[in-house]
Amino acid sequence: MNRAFPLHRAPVGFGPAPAVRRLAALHRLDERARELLDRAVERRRLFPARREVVREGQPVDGPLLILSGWAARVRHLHDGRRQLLSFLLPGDLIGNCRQRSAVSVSTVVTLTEAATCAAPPASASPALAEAYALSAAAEEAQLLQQIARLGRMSAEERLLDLLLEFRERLDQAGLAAPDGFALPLTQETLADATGLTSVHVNRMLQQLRRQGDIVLKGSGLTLRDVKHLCDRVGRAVVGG
Amino acid sequence: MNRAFPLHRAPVGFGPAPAVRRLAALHRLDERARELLDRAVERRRLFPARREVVREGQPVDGPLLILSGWAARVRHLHDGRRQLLSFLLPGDLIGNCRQRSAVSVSTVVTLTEAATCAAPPASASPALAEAYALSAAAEEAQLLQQIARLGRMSAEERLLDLLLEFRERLDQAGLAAPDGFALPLTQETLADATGLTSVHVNRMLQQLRRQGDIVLKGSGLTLRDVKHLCDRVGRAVVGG
DNA sequence: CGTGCGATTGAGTTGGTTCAAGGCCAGTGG
DNA sequence: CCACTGGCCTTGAACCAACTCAATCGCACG
Repeated sequence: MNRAFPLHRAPVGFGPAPAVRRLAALHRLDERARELLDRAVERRRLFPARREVVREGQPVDGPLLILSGWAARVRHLHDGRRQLLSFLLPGDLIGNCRQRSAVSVSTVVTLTEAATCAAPPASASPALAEAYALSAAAEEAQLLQQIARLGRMSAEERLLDLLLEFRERLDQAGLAAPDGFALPLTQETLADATGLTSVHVNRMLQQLRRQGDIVLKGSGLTLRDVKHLCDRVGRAVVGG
Repeated sequence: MNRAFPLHRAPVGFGPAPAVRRLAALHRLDERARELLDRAVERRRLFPARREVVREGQPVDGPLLILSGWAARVRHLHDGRRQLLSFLLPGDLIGNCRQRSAVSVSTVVTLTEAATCAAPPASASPALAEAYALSAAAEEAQLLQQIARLGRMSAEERLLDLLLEFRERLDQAGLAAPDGFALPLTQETLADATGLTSVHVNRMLQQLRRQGDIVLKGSGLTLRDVKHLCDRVGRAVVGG
């Protein structure tokens, strides 16, 4: 599973860490903000894949920042069914926006091995505060899109739309090429995110491949015509 | 359509306005907070049913408070499919939590005739600020639940869970009896919320009636055994 | 007495699931 | 060096929950 140079941790061009890059993409970060981040990043905490980072209903002492790897907010139904609520990528915050509530509203699990650190307090930098606010807004937009996906899209559309969301978000962190990125998820995980079965995810991915919409090589995903694919699911073409 | 005394606007026991009652249910409101609300409520604005209150991408000048009636956040897909993202009931806020973004992230439409007013600024009262924060947290929890519903529940479960959410929320505003409430929605609207077709919503409601789970008389809904129904969908039993 | 919206019903279809059996491959231990 | 194991991906066949299409009913309203 560990290759010498995991694709999903390899910045396309080197430069600031992906998490910093993503926050800077949301709002211009001044020296102070970057310094705070650099300092916070030193106290990183590593998690193996499939580990719970925070559990629903448990107290949390402050927002966390994802530095590397993929994680997800997840909800479990009483009978074992599982639904991924949203994905957390480098530069995303866990437990942003709910200021005083000391309790997590959802469980967060890592999907790959991942690193986090405590997010520097917004109060220490206006630029950072602004980036956090925009991050919270983006997160809400993603939740709304997830609802529209699950409620009204076909299986093929759900997958396409989700992949396009990944591209857009990874691009902010400098983790995507214009037409592709590393997708270190199992089909089972994609199924839990799209409300499908892994069997059907498999068939839909095959269909997308046959149609020439995507190319999958190992964990490397290429989108063959981003603009056209965005049109197909009614999504704004962004970045890349 | 207008009866002399619409059920959904009739407080079960009289007292403070439903919106105030709901905010007070979230956090104890002091005199100052109540006074601010009373003053804001005087400048109410009325909307007929099926009217857009704010449109996605349009500027908004500040958060609104729902005083009466039902509204919903909605998303339209490019080909006309429609998905309700969340419901807005008396005491709910529109455009809370996204402090500086002057642009709405989703369209809001009234489902019944409804009244709103500008929400008094949180900065004017700590108690109010706290209530707003808890309202935002509740709203997020509802979005997450909506995702779980659409992704992993059967048609029957989706409807039951949604009805139980309505009961819990209307109860906070004093608009629900322990076992029922007025449900002024068309089956088409329920379909847009649950990701189903109106035909199937109809059949599922009939099934719930046949099973003795619910009673529907006009717009009056009775839930026959709330505790048991909550268990069936894995939902915490609250209020009532 | 129409008119129109919403609820209801029936019959046929289909998108997605379920169940079950391989296949592929990286890691492990002999 | 190879056999064995465990994840994950892939495939086939049968099934079913939910959809589509289309007609009818009921009722409030003008």
